[in-house]
Amino acid sequence: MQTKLQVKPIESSFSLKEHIYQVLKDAITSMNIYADDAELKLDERKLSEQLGISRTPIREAIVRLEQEGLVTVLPRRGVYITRKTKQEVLEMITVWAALEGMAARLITEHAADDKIASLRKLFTTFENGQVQARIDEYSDRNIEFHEAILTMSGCALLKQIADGLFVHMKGIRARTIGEKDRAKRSIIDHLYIIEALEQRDGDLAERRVREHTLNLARHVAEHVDYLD
Amino acid sequence: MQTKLQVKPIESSFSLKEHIYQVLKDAITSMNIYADDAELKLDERKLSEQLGISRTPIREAIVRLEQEGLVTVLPRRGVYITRKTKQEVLEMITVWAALEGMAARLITEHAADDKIASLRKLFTTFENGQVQARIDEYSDRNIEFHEAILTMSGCALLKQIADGLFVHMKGIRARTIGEKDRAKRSIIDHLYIIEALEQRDGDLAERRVREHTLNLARHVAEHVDYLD
DNA sequence: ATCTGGGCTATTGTATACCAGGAACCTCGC
DNA sequence: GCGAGGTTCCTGGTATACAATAGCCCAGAT
Repeated sequence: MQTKLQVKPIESSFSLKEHIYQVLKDAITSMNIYADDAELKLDERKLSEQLGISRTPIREAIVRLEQEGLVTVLPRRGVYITRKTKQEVLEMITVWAALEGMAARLITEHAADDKIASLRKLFTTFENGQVQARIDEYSDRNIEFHEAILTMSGCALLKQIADGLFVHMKGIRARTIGEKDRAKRSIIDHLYIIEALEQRDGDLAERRVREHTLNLARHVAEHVDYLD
Repeated sequence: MQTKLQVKPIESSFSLKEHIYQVLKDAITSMNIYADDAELKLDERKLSEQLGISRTPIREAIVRLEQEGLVTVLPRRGVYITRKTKQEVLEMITVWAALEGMAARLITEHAADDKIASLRKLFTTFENGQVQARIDEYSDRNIEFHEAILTMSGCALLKQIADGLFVHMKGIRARTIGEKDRAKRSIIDHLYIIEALEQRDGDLAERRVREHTLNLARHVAEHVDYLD
């Protein structure tokens, strides 16, 4: 039994502006903003009433979201969730390819063997071609894989910037993974990437990562049509 | 004489928060924040008095600066200009190398011949080894060169992110350019990069750009000692 | 019926007042 | 002299009031 008075689970750092920023960001990134009936307008006053707080912290959150490119503020007109154009999505994927390619190169130079080996474990349960059947689980592993590449690079900034791009692509990525035989091809690519890392071949690892990511770009360019 | 009434060049978009954001950003990036006697503290109230406006737009500007990593807000303690650690600077250069390398690759795939040729003009006046004598002018050309690479890639996002990194490195870059024979080596590297672009060799161009930038990283790692 | 002008409304931009937390300092007791 | 504890002040956080402007609607003239 507790003898001390443990009041707060000490959720300090409970600052309104931070909280609201997260809430809005989650709400925006998890909704399908490309649906025709999507509600893209944010109303400061309505939000302040719903959340029971004043406009000030909401405005600060909106400023941050605007800086990240998630919303656009039209002076005296309103705040709107920004739809990305296909061109912008393709550019994000291109930058992603550059970042993750560099991450792979860094891994071949610095990472420990056992860390690289651990990447294989992510896909051991899919060896028997059960990819399509468990597409959701594979999608999670897929994300984990790419996050692991960026983290193992040892360059926090690489991961930070890539994460900043990822929030814009969550919805799009979730749609494309199930199309065609992309999942099966994807898993093969991943194994080839791991091989290159194990061989400590920086050029090869970078190229394979880059091509794997640029394949996504090509797929989006050709098959995604709900973007402007 | 004009027969139409041409009134204002309409220089609207004069919003305080935007203006102040630029003013603060310029002030921060142009000062030497690594000097021992540097004044790193920002005071909202003092700024509002000096600028003759209220705290609100200043706070919004500060939120944006915080998001960019230029300042750090310590609740109830103050707003401070963030000094970058050497590790962080090295990471920024690493990311830069990835971005500009990808930009070079894209140029070999898409750019027009005459655009690539125009890069040579930047350095024609330094052919006779007058680099060291006109180091300031060379420094400008240097920046122009790298900006041109990013712009010519046709990927606006590459340039946008690189610019975001550059604001943190303005001061550091200005110091390193004059050291040792870096300027002379730099101009040679640039000419080799242009050659690779002209040959439309994506792999080679990317590698040369990457190595050129990572050389800066090595230089900073070894010779810059005013960073933490 | 259409065009024009003003004013009404909606929405963000800005200013100001108050709140709360933390750090420095000051006092008081030892 | 020195430290514990309280007090005060400085600073950002939040709330709210007011200003400014873009868009819309309607009345009145043509």
